[in-house]
Amino acid sequence: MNDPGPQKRNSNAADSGAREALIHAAIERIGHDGFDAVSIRAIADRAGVNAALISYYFGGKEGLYGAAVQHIADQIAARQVPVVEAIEQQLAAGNDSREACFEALCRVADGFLTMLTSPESAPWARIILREQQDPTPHFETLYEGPMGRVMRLCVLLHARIQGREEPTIDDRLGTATIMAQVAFWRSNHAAALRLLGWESVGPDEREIIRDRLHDNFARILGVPR
Amino acid sequence: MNDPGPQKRNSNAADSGAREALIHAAIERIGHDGFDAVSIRAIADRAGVNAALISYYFGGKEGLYGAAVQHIADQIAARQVPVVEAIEQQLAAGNDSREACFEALCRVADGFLTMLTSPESAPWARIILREQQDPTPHFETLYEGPMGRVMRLCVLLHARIQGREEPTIDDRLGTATIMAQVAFWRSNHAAALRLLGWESVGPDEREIIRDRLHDNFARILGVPR
DNA sequence: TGCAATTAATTAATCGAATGATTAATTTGT
DNA sequence: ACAAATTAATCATTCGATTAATTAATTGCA
Repeated sequence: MNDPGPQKRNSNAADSGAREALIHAAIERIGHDGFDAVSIRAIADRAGVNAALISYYFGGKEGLYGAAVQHIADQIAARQVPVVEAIEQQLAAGNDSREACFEALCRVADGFLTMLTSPESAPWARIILREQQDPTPHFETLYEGPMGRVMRLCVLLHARIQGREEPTIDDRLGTATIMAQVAFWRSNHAAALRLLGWESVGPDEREIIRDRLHDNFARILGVPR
Repeated sequence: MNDPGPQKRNSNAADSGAREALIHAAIERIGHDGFDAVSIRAIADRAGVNAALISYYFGGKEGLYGAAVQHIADQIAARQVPVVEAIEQQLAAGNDSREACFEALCRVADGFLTMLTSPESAPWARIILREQQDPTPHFETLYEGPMGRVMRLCVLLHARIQGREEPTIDDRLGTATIMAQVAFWRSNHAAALRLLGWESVGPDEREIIRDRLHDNFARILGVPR
């Protein structure tokens, strides 16, 4: 937890050292097979380094997983925080009409849908959803980080759309049913593909989903289109 | 796959032999920790039998998992098939008005929500959702069994509600967004609890969710309430 | 019915392989 | 030269599976 680790010889951040390689390899392999199903040797092989470096840098397999989760949280934050802050400023500027809030909510949902279905971030999504279904102590890293902030913003937008100043339990419930329709395409991926008769969810399918979700959201929230 | 296994000495079905105990223990432990995270010794201890019986009865850990999945599929079928057949007969009898089909769709969704959130079937749900996110060959057992049948019925009901005779891609998409709002409470369990500020999803919370889902479904499908 | 013979069910002991972790030695960069 | 980074070798454990031995139930036959 508070292990500073060995001092970096090369403090160049853009450097692709063994540490970064291990984190990326861990995200890929753990995201694909799960924490318990992957050995540290498999991760080290993917990273192209010796397995002993996992203990050297992270104190063990657990520590590497924690660092991987932290890296995911940082990446999500780097992408979502600008969107979140833009919407927060928009609200602070008084631009909080039903239409504006609905459009903002759709923007957030689109970002999540893209993340959950794009191949590049698929390993992140797998790890996040595993943590949500069976939380480890690292769940806090994700939820108290970017996820929670995005969720709170969605609840706030939901309240504004419903004409409320302060969110109620109904707003949290509505937000859940909205985000549920986004998360479904990852958490129930195999069943979703079967149901739609798709091979995979590519850009074309993502657009079809997005259109339908926006339509659903408008109907649920009673926003005229 | 085609292993008949040793002949049962006691063919009494209600008997609680080692075989049944192992299947139940496997569902509990694998549902809780995942296939790779659980050892055959842990499963055998829970079942109160020797670990060697797993190979004796099922040919190994894989075989035990397959039997567990099959047992889950059977249990689901035993509960859902009556509901499905009742609705199919209702449709065959010409009772296929918008209101009747909507009510039937809600009934199916209620059954799924109860299964996904009730403690007794929680291990089933965990295994099912793991299979959907990371399918093994046993996914077929679940989807080509009761799950697929329920899903096809939901798509058909969706089509009827929309006034169509034959389901379109739009009906399948709509069914997905509807079932998504049910599955969410299990697949994103931890995040859902955080979002709602709940400790767990008990009967009271389930009723709150159900009311909201019915409301959403009616709005999405354009059914007056 | 009695009672060995036979088969099924269950167990303890053990196997080789793989696991996560550690150690000591070696390479690399400053 | 020194310290950080990296490696090969090895550690004790645990894994899934197998084996041989033991117990329990069923059958065949008198």
